[in-house]
Amino acid sequence: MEKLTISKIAELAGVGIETVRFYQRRGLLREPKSVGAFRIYAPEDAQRILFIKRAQDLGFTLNEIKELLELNTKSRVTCSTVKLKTEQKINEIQQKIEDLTRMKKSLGQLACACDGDQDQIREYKVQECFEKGLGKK
Amino acid sequence: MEKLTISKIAELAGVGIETVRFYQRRGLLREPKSVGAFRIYAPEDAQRILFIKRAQDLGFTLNEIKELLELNTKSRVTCSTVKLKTEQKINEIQQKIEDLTRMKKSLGQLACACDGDQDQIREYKVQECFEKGLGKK
DNA sequence: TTACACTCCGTACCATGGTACGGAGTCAAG
DNA sequence: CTTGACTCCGTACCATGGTACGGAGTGTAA
Repeated sequence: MEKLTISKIAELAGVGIETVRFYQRRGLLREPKSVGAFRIYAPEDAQRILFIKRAQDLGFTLNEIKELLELNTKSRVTCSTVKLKTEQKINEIQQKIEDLTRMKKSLGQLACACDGDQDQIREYKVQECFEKGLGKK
Repeated sequence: MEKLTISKIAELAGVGIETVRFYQRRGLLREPKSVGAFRIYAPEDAQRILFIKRAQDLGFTLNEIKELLELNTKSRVTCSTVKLKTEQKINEIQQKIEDLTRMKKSLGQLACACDGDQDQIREYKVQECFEKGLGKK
């Protein structure tokens, strides 16, 4: 089996070499076993980077992702701790979903208001539209 | 009626004075009518700032918000342009909602896996859990 | 008129999440 | 044993979204 150098792992994960080094500095990747002076990775490291990227897409910050990953490795963490953290995050996500749903509805109204009178100068006020949809938030 | 200075408008909108100046530099607020050397605002400017904040909460960047606000003021924009931009944004939002929903489901599974064996050392792998939920994305 | 609060502006700084640079070391093939 | 690709590291830089600073001007009230 071939040795995974930093450029190989970066390619596998679809990120830049500098990004791998950056994640390592930030403590998101384990210190790789180095042979001589060079980093050598395991295939799981690519999975880990892909995981980071996915979590990021969903609005987690690198610090939050680090915490999530530490739930995996800190084996003395109890179930109730994991449950608590997880439920906090679920609530945050739920809130975001609700906000986005409201926003989508508002934008939908805006789009509809443009139907019919094609290529007419519109009078609909985007701002008012958003305000209707976003309510008291 | 009282003159709205920068500190008054900032207070009304719940932001700092520096933020008002910053938004103005970024072109998100109109240049206020200045009396002498000082900026004087209208109450609508506070509404505009509140709008910016709400849109930001929903994941719009300042540049995107600027575009949205320009839909209001560029009166020569046609309906079809507004409709197109709006629908693009709706699709983005829908995608985000779906991602977040998947993520929430995954986290829900993680929370459930912790039920029952309170204060036991957990073995559930956060990362695997996420991967199950996030699928091919 | 002087004192004090407020405002002006440019510029610098902060965190986040990278990206780029450049000189030095390493490794493998020829 | 040299060459060339790759890697090392620290450091600097980028965009985004602010926040802070400091010297100078202004506006008002005693």
